[in-house]
Parts: sequence; structure tokens; C-alpha cells
Amino acid sequence: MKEGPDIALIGSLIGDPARANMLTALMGGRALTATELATHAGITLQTASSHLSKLEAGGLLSQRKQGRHRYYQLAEDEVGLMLENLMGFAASRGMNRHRPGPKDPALRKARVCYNHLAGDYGVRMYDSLIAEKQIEINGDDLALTPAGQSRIEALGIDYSALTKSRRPICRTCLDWSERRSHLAGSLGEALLTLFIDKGWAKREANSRAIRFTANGEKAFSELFPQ
Amino acid sequence: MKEGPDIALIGSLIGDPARANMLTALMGGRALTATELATHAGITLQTASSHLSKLEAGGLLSQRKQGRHRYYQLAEDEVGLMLENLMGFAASRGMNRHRPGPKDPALRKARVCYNHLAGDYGVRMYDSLIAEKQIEINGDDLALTPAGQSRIEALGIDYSALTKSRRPICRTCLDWSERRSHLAGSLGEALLTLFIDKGWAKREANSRAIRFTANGEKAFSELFPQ
DNA sequence: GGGATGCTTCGATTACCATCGAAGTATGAA
DNA sequence: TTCATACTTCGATGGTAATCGAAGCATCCC
Repeated sequence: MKEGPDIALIGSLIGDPARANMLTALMGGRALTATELATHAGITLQTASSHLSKLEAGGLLSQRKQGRHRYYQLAEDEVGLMLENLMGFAASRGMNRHRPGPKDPALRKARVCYNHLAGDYGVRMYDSLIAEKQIEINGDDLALTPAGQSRIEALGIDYSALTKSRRPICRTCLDWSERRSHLAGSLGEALLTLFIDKGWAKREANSRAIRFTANGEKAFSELFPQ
Repeated sequence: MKEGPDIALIGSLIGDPARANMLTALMGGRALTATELATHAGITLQTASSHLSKLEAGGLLSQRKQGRHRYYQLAEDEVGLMLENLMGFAASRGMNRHRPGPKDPALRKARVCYNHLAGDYGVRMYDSLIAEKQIEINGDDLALTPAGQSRIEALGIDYSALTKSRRPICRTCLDWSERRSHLAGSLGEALLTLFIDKGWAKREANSRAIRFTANGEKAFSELFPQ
């Protein structure tokens, strides 16, 4: 009768539209204040505060106090992966909140998935890394090959810093628009940071969308050939 | 602000305890009648009926009329995968509805995941199939190798019947207790059916648990060596 | 046909929870 | 200290949805 883990609890946390909007906003990867999240959800600050403490109690969000602000973010990588997964399922059922709008193609092309690159570009990068044997699949785990390691170090990513964290370096995440895997984990995060630092890509203001510059497009295609 | 698919809708569907109990019960793989599902959820038939039509409208369940009974089951493999995934997330957050009971070890050892084998045995089978190169990973897809094909035909599984369906033959599913992949898809289903038809394993009455016989244990170890 | 079983629909009730106004706490600035 | 900003807590309200009794269909059996 009552077997296994309690999916009703998470379900009810995500099931409220205001909370779902907040979580979606946080999938953009930026830590947001309570007030910002309230506007995203279209509710007052009091209501938002109540929702946020529920999400935090449920382990979906974590909080960081900074002066008189409280910055909220997804508690862990797993939360982002789970949400992207749910979005994929929802999309496959045609559960869309709007008819595909002008922003939609941009999202499908490239977007932030919590802290790494997703969309067409995310999948292309993943496929290219696999094809060039810079990452490889061992059962459930994804690992950086020696070739891949020297490659990312050449790009200026500090490999030893990645190994210090307890988080997995490589990890797959199921892309909701492409229905295929892309790269998550600390390397996925480092690569997106790199693109932005180099000025190849920019995050859009209130959106998950990522816009590549002309230079960025070129560099990306060279780095990750089809 | 309102980007991407509507996760709140699925969330709210799963978020009700009665509905979550029904879905969990249907993860046992058997099609159940409305009355049976009502008892599983601990509610009256009227209430259950209302929940069931919501779940059906949401695309999570499908219905089959047989005489005066209505048999409900998960609409598609994807629904089962999504639920198992959510359970994994819930379990990792310690969201359990009960302190680990006597049934719990049995579930972790071997259980039905909608229509295929899960738990320790499910993962062992998957690992063995990979290690012996009978299935292989190509990017996101799992494929049966020629060796694997003749192997399952030797076991008495009708390979051509598997290819006729539009469903993928091989597919990975994330195991909530082991936190690793096991085999889903039409082959996963066929293998579990085979175990039961041969009398190697039995489904328990009102549970997802699967009990292997002494013969079954032996046959399983020989077929899928560590 | 008559009766029983399985399920749905209707209607009324209840309980929960999202919502917001108002007041309270904390941090920062002046 | 005083004022402003950011947020939480309290309390009251309202709306939604879960719940169940009763009645209505549908199917099967005799």
C-alpha cells in the first residue's frame, strides 16, 4: 500500500503555479532575491516568503543572506536535473503554458539549465565531446578522458579546482527541448562560465535564453565540430 | 517570466496523496480497476473516480473497458520512467513515508518498475548485459548487439515481435533504490515476463516486490554473471 | 426481465492553503 | 538616533478542490 518514497510531497511543492514559476526562474542559474522571485511569480512579498520557506524546508532551495537581501538558489545540481527532466516530460505531453512565442526558438537554441548550457548548442557540445573521445561513458558515469583533460586545461579551465569539489565533474542532463542528453556537472558549469567570460555568449536579462555573439558562434563551431 | 513547459500541472497531479498512492500502485505493472485503486488510496469509489479522470485527462493514465470493469494503467513507458525518477529524487532527500519497514529490503532487492525488473537484481542484470557486450550505449540510445540478439532468441524471446512495436527495445531507467540505471523498454519487459513464465520469479500480491525462487536465483546468476 | 456489481455524475460539505493587509524584525544608510 | 529597505510573522479571508452520500448508467448473471 504505502511503498517507497513520498512523491506526493515534491509533487505538491512543484504543483503550485507560483512555486513552479519561482523554480523555473531559478533554472536561469542566477541567485534571486525574495522580491525578485515575488515579481516573477506575480504575487506579493508576503506570499512569496511563505512559498520560499516551504521550498527551502522541502530541500529544493537554499538561501544565502547578504546584507539585507536573501538570495535564493536551487539547493543542488540534482534539483536542476529533476526539474529539467519534469519539463521534458511536460513538453512531451504538450503541456505548454503558452503557444510557442517569439522567445521559444531562442530557448531551444541555447539556454541555461541551472548552471550549464542546454538546448541545441548544449546537445551539440555534448555530442562533439563524445565523438572526439574527450568524455566517455562508463555505465552510468561520465568521465573525462586524459585527452579531454588536457583539452580543457588548454582552454584555461582549472582542472584541479574541479576535482576538489565533491560534485561530479561530468554528468548527463536530459534536455527538454531536444529530448537528448547534454553535459552537466562542474565541467558543464565551467564551460558555460568560460563562454561568458570570453564574451562569446551573454545571458539575457529575465530569461533562461543565451545569446551567442558572432565571434562566439565561430569559436563554438571550431571547438565543437559536428 | 513564463518560459517553457508547465511543470505545475504535472506537479499538482502528482501532488495529491491519493493520486500519488494510485500512481505508486500502478508502478506495480498490473492494470488495476477503479475499486482496487480506491482501496490502495484509502478513499471511496466516488472520489477515486474523480481522481482517475483527472489523471487520464493529464495523460498519465490510460483506460481499458472490460465488461463492467475499467482497468487503469500508466499511459506509456515514459510515465513510469518519470515516476521512478521522481522517487529517486524523493528518496535522496529522505522523503520517505515510513521508517524503512520489513518490506523495504525486498523492494530494494527486486521489484517491478511498471513493466520491467528494478532494484539490485535489475541493476545487476543491466551491468552484466553491458559487460558482456550484449547491449551497448550509443550516445543516448541503448542498442542490442548481434550477440545480444541471438542470446535473447536462445532464451525463447521473439526478437521480431519486439521490433514491430514503435516502443524502443532497450532503454535505461534510473533506479531509485540503487541510484543507477537498469534496463527498461520492450526487452526489459520481455525479460521480466520470461522470468515469471519460467517460474523463476513471482510478483507479490499487493506490492511491487518480486520474489525469486531458489531455481530462479540460480538461473539468474548463471545468465547474468557478475 | 430482475437483481447485483462496477463505476460515474451530481450536489453539498468541509478542509486546506494561497493570498494579502498589517504589524514586527533585521540590516543598512544618514 | 532616525529613517528606509528587505523580509518575516500574524491574522483574516476567500477560493479551490478533495471528500462522500445519493442517485443514475452500464454490464453481467440468472
